[in-house]
Amino acid sequence: MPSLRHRVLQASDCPSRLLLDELADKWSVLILAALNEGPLRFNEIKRTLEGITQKALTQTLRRLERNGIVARRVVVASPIAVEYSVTALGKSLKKPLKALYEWTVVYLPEVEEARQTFDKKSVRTPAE
Amino acid sequence: MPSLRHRVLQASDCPSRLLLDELADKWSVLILAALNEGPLRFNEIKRTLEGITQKALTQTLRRLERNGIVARRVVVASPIAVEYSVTALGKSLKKPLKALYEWTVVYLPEVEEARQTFDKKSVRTPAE
DNA sequence: CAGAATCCGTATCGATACTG
DNA sequence: CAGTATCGATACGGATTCTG
Repeated sequence: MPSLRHRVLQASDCPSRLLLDELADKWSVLILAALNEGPLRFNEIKRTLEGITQKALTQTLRRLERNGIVARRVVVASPIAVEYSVTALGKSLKKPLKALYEWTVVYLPEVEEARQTFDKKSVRTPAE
Repeated sequence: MPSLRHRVLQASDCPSRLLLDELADKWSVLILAALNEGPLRFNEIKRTLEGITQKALTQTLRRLERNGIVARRVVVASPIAVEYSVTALGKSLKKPLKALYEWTVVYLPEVEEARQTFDKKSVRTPAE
């Protein structure tokens, strides 16, 4: 009889786990931060993030939209304008995401110390 | 003059962001959950997670160890045994990680509803 | 048992070109 | 402006083999 601990989390097809993967990725957090203070248009987000490609931005926005985290609103004009904003659901995500981010800020010094200790143990020929 | 909002988060080379990426990935969360109730040996973790490959497990454990999240202890015996445990630093990470996970559990129904709405809008030829 | 090393297919990504 | 489509590089994951 297998000892089962944390059965829910274990399953790699656990819906919550899969959702976590879709929201905790690199750009999602940044986009949410950018939209935090108010709606932005596509290229405004792109300029704000500086480093994201148009492709990655489109993909991430689509995924966030699909999950109900951001809303997409087309402003009919010429040229066309598309405005993105954080939904109520998206706003509820802000607190836990922020908590996690703040952990990294607080504990980064400890982590960096651990890294130095670890890297020193890795023997390495100094000169090539 | 560029409007700068969230300057810290924006930079893709922000150390905290980079750390977040290393900790919020698929297997790290699962491994931490597995080690939550006590130390486990390499193959015990592997069996608990069921689905992870030896390569991925090794890589993830190394990264967690390097960041000071888990500790690796070699038990000299024959055959050799290696025990992994969560460090104090790693335990401090538990709360924010759990908060995030619980968000997904609570709001998953809303997310799934949003997905259905979104997917319905995607026009698609029914029969190929 | 706990890995290291290797091979290989694929998913992902950036850059580029094109469109309503 | 806000995308879509395409292509080549490459990073990544899985399966396999080997070892102290």
